[in-house]
Amino acid sequence: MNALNPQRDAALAADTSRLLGLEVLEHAVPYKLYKLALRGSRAKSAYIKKRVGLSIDEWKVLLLIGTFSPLSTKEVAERSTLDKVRVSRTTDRLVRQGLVTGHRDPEDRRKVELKLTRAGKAKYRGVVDSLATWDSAFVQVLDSKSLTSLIKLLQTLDQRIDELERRY
Amino acid sequence: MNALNPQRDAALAADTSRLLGLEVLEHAVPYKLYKLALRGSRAKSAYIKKRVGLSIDEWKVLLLIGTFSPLSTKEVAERSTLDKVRVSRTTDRLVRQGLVTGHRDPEDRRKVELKLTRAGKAKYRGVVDSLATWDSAFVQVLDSKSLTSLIKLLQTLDQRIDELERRY
DNA sequence: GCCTATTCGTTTCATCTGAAACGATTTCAC
DNA sequence: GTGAAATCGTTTCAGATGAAACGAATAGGC
Repeated sequence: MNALNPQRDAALAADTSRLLGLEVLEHAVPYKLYKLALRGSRAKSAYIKKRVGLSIDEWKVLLLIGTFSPLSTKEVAERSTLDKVRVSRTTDRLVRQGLVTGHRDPEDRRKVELKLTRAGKAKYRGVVDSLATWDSAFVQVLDSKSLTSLIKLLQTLDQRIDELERRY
Repeated sequence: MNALNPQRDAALAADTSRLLGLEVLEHAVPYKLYKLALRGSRAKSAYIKKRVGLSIDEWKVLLLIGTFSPLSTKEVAERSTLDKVRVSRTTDRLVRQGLVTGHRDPEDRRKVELKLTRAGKAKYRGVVDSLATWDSAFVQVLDSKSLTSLIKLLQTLDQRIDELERRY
C-alpha cells in the first residue's frame, strides 16, 4: 500500500478525472475520518465493557439518566442517538439488572420516570470515571493548540454536511 | 426498595455532570468525531443511493471488484471492513442485479472469481464519479493547509488508538 | 498414493433491528 | 361534558446480522 502523502491525497480528492476506486476508498478524508471514528468507538466500548460490564447502549442510557434524572424514555431518546424503541429495550435490561427504576409518572401516566438505583449510581460513577480516563488519554497526544484546531476543523466539516444535504 | 435522598442525589448528579458527564458525552472530542463521521457517512450513502441506486455494502464491494478485478470473496473481505458472510450476501445481490459475475476459479475450485459485467462497469463509473463529486465537495471548505493538518491529526489519533488498545 | 488439516464460500440459527401497529393516556376543539 | 387527535411507551413482524457449523476443495505430512 502507498505511503501517506497528504498533498497527493488532497489533490486526488479534488481531481475527479484522475480518481480510481482505490484512492477514493482508502485515501480520501471521509474514509479516514469514518474509520478512525469507528475504531475509536469500538476500542472505547471494549474498554468500558471490561471495566463496568455494560454495552454501548447501556452505558449511554445510564449516563443520561444519571446526569439528568429523572428522565422519560422519550427524553433519553432525544438526548442520545438512539430511537425510542431502542431506549425502551435498553432501560428494560437496565431495570432487570437492578440499575434503574422505571415507575409511571403520576403527573402523566403515559410517561415513565427513569431513575438510578443505588447500584445504578455506583455503575454511573464507574462509567463516568472510565469515560473520563479514556477520553483524556485519547486526546492527550495532542497539544492544546492542535486540539483547538481539530475541534474547529470538525465543526467546519459538520456545517459542510448541512450544506451538501441541502444541495444534493 | 432503597431509601432515596432526592436533594443530595440531585446535587451529586449535577455536580458530577458539570465536572465530567456532560462534557464527556456532548463536548468531548471523541463524541464530536463519531457524530461527524456517522453523519457524513449517512449523507454520502443517501447521495450515492439516489444517484446509482446501491446500498453502502453494494457500492463498496462493486468498487473493489471494479478496481482489482478479478477478486475472490475473501479478498474483497480483506480489502473492506466487511466480513466474508456479508461479502457473500452482497455479491449474491449484485449477481442477481446483473452487475457482477461469480464463476468458480478453475485454478482453485473453492474460490469464486468476481468480475464486473458490462452493466457493472457502467455502475462502477457512476459510483466512482459520485464518490469523487461528494468527497471533493466535502473537503472543499478546507484550504489545502487545513486539509493537510486534518489528515495529520487523524493519523496521530489513529496511532493513539493502537497505544490505548495495547495499554488497556 | 493416503489420510488429516486447512481453506473457501455458503447456510444455519439465534439474536438484533427499527418501521409500523398497538393500547393506554392526555389534550384539544367544540 | 364528548369525541377526535395527539402523545407515550411497548409489542409485533419482517428483514438484517454474524458466530458457528457445514460441505466442497486443496494442501501438507508420511
